[in-house]
Amino acid sequence: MNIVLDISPGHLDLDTTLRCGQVFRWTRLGDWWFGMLGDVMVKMRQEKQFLNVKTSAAISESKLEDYLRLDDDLGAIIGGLSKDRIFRSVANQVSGLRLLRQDPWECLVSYICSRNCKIAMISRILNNLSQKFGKKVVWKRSVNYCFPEPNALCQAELSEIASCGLRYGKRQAYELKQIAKLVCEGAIDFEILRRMTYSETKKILLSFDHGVGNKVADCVLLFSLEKLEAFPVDVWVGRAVVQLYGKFLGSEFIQRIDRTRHLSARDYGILSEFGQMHFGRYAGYAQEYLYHWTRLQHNACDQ
DNA sequence: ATCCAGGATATCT
DNA sequence: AGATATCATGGA
Repeated sequence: MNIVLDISPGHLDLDTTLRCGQVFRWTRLGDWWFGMLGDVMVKMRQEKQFLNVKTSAAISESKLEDYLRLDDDLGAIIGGLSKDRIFRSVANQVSGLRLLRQDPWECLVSYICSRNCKIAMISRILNNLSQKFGKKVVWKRSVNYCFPEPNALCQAELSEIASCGLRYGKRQAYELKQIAKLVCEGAIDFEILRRMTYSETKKILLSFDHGVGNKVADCVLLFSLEKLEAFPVDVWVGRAVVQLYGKFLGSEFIQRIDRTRHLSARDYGILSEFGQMHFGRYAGYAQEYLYHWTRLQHNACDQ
């Protein structure tokens, strides 16, 4: 199947959007990006304001627009955030980065696996999990794997899950299995979570108690549960906020952050709430721009 | 060899 | 509450 989407000029940079580290299972081969949307293999490439998409099976155009969040008016969102002149200089160096509307189950698993890992390693883990537990899809000369269904992880042995290269071995495999079980039992219903407020949903995510802390919860909220006011803070975002907005945070805070390797719960809260207060309902977009910008500064995007 | 990466959690004081 | 130890991969 063949689809061509007409994007407003400057409102999509596909390379940046797929490579910036919000999502982990797209790979670029030649001019084309390959990935999976559900059980459909998708390849796409951008030619200026046109997005050329080919799929292994029928897929609705609206599904694609939904995934790319084309309902977000990027110009208006970034324009609004750029009333802050510090952010404006960041946005001038990162154009066409869009948040994606990810599948919540895949997003939750992805970020549980992400802790203390580099992006390349997260991709490797998720591809291993998919290859081992996901459905194989063959399309012309390409082979890819669906993301594992919750049921597949429910039934798996811990050692099998851990063998996919998880950073924390069987302990993390256990976390994934427990989360999968909650989804299978219906104790986690993403459609309900999607409709609740940020703080209600976050409280529930944190109550799972299986590898979901502040950072993982905020990523899932932002990238898959429609909470654009979420402001996840990792090492990079922490650095960016301290560097650019340190004057708002106080010198004793800056000194404390400087000395510690990992963010304490308290300092996570201070940074994340600063982001939410300062940037408002599109704080999540601001966060992603800051994240990508500071990684560009440090030449970390190709790692 | 040492350091670091989209951290969470149990166990101290 | 807040600091600390543990979990234990793989690339630079």
